[in-house]
Amino acid sequence: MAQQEDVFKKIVSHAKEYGFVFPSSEIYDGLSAVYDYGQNGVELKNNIKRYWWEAMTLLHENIVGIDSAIFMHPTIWKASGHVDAFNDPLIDNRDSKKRYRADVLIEEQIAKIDDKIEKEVAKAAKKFGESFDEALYRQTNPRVLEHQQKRDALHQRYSDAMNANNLEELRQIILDEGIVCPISGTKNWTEVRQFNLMFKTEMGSTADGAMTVYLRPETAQGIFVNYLNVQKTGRMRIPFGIAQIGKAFRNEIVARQFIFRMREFEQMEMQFFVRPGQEMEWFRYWKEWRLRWHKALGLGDDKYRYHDHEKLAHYANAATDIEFLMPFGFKEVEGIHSRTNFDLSQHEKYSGKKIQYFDPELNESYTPFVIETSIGVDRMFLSVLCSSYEEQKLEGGDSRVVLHLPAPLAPVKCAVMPLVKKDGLPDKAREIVNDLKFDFATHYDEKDSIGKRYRRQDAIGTPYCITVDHQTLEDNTVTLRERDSMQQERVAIADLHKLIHDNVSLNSLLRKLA
RNA sequence: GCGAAAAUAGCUCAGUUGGUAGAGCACGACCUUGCCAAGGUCGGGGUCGCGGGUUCGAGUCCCGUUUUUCGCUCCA
Repeated sequence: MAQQEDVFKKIVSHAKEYGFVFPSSEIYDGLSAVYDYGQNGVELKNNIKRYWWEAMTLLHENIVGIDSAIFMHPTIWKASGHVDAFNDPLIDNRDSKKRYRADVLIEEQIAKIDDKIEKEVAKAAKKFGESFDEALYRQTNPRVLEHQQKRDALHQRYSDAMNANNLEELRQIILDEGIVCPISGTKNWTEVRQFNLMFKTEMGSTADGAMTVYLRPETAQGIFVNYLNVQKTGRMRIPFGIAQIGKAFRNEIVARQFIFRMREFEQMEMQFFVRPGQEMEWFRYWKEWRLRWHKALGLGDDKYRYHDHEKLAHYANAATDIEFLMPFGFKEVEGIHSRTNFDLSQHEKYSGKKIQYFDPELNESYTPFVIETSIGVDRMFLSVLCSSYEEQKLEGGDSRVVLHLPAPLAPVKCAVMPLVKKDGLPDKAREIVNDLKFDFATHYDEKDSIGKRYRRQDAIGTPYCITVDHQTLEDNTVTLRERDSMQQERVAIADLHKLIHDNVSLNSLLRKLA
């Protein structure tokens, strides 16, 4: 594990050194958990997005895309549950240094009292030969009554505090109840603090006319609130999907592990609208199809696994993650959720607009159910980077760092280099670049020895190097070097385009999914 | 956010008990070689994370702060 974390550090350094990922605002000491993509990173990232977009929208005729705004009406976040769910009151124990949710601590205390009541009632039931419910109904045991009163009072006090968002009161309850930290066993608690995971800002320039708006914490809601627009103007028939790629923002308490958890991140989400009752069937379909999309990249089938959720979010009735083996363990890259009709129903309720679909086959209207596939672009980027990185020992004691990027994702597809910087070889090489550059991201490099130039291209994952030598001037052939095998073959300049295209185009990847 | 550790050139690091910065690699120019990095010459680049304090004098000691890494929590 320590070794793997070592590798991870090297990958982070490599990402910076070769222009993939830079810490944000670095010359001002950086900004925590925010990163910028560099000249090679942006290309890799764009290629990942294009692979997803085309796989979803081109290969499925019933999926269309949108690009919704980051700002949305604030009520959307009430309807979606984010205003409530993303507001956790947290408290720390000073001795164990552990952090807890204050509401959970109190709820556990209430559950403990319930346990006591249950035990007393069960005892009474046994004694009088009654059923449990009968004994509970009679409430003869004064101890049971006492516990019940205590529980009800506590529950009332807790609810009031939560509704009033009274953090001091929550802390007081914890102190009054004598709740101790399960680890340290002490009552040495800090203040209760609220952590709002949504970024807030104001819309409208004058103070009195300003409205509090949020930076979206997920892109999904932009799809839900456009459901009617797309369904009607696109004449979409269920089942159909809406895809979107875009930035989302979460004010994470702890954001770490490089680009794995950032405060500003990018999602690729698709919401698939289905007939109620058919959601499990489609859930299974997307669960399987999305994994195929990942595996087609060839990063290694054994690096993926499903993780089914036992504890479900408030909106879901089934959920699974696709996890990828990062240097720091299996981590979630994509989530597939069956969101029921929760979101659309909520928006019906809060907006007062009817969001329904008339199904001509059933001759009836209903609120569609939704299967969501949601993948983090940055996590995808990280998984591609980590699994591609290799420090390779070569014959003769040499070594090289090579990124075995899937060729269609590589930032640079080919590099053209004159073997020497004289005898007209640079001119010939330029000629080739000027032809290839219309179709491929092409580099030209004439500095340093040829071997050094190969290594530079290996380090950014360029699949092909084309070398112009003296023979080129005689017969218009060049050597084509393949990144992973380092093998070279002599090919005609006229054949270059096809040879490269066959291996670096996105098509070659998409066809695996057909 | 809480605790621990770290911060010196683009990178990896030296810097003796406090005496006003150095190496290798990388980078640029020129020469040389010419199919798998690390030949020669010359050159650019650092107010030692930032701000205070102690001192005649701070990269070095003290305090604060920022960022990063590792644990706790959450998630795409």
